[in-house]
Amino acid sequence: MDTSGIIAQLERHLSLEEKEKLSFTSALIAARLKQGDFAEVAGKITSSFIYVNSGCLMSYFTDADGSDHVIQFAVSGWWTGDLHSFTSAEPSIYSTRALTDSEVFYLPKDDMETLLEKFPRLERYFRILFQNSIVSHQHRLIQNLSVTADQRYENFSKRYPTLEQYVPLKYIASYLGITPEFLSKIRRKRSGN
Amino acid sequence: MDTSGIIAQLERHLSLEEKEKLSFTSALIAARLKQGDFAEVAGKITSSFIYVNSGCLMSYFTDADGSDHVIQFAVSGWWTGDLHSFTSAEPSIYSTRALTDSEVFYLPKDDMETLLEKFPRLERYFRILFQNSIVSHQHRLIQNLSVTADQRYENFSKRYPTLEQYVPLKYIASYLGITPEFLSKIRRKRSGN
DNA sequence: CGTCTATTTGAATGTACTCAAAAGCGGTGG
DNA sequence: CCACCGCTTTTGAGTACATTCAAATAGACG
Repeated sequence: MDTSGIIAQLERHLSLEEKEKLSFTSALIAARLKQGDFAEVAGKITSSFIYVNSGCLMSYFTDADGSDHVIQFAVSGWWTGDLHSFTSAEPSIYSTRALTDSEVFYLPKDDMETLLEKFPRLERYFRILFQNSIVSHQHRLIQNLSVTADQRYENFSKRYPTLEQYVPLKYIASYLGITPEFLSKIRRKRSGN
Repeated sequence: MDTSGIIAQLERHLSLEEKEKLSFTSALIAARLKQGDFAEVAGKITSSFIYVNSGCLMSYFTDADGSDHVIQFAVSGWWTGDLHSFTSAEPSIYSTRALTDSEVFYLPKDDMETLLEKFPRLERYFRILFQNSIVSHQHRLIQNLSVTADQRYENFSKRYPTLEQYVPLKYIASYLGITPEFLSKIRRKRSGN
């Protein structure tokens, strides 16, 4: 599978020598997922960080009542996976599955650690990646704390206009922290006026 | 001001040479804050990342209606500051102020970048710091999405038992995403039964 | 002691949820 | 090509969790 995308991604924040590129790409495990396939399953320990090369995945967790809650949509160029399980080696509380046919690269934890020890400069890439991720998480937190579901949906539509085309509404509702029924009512108001 | 705490913090994830320690600590700007003092003010560009050496700060943002929303409490050993403003050099939407008399170190952005270029191994510390921070953010997100205010308060009390001793309840309410009035009612139920 | 802010209380209200059912939509097989 | 199946989305009525507003009480600080 083509690794040029992920290397280009790395080089947005870092210039790499051939040796580093080679070490990096040779650690990756390519996989093709069909719509609905699991990239990782809740209950198991997350042993890899996951890069989305094409397509779209979502991570969600299932609460005590059996309701799913979408943590993240990950499209082409994004990383995903349960960092808590990855870090602590405790069983994951998230599942990650493909919303469309997708290509992903798994970066196994052991290989990632070896890479980072061998090429400390690679730390920079993940530092920046995580730094940006915190900004996104805080943005979402603020949205949930300070605006109504109505506005959150509007903001979501503007921010990720393409997602709505292939993500079922019930998952968008979950991401926004509301029920599918209520999202439906919001949409009715919005279009029907 | 004593830099042994922050160095010990760094060395939990990384072994440092004297030269690195010295460069790091000499970039820090120490400050003592009194209760209520601002460490950073919304509207200005965040030019430093902030380490809490002692005491407790909180970051919050003020929405269009004038309501405050607590993003984070930062106690001794934590970093805080608006990473979005820090990264993008856009005006901050957060203010950060001292909840108790506190000692902080400012790490100016320029110095941080110079440090990271000079000593790429330092990237590792911030990579791990941010990685853990994402886990916390996701945990909080999940809490907000899946449990009632009642349970969120109980979980918060267990997780941060000391904070309640000196953080006004209205800020805890804000952090939990509820009104002070409602938190009061939760507390009445809990104690009075 | 007085002032200022934080917390508590209560009543009325609103936003979003639950439950149940109907309608829409896409795929599959006869 | 139509009929059927499973899943998603929509609708509506009743309900619950949490908010708003107003006022009383409690605490902290000079």
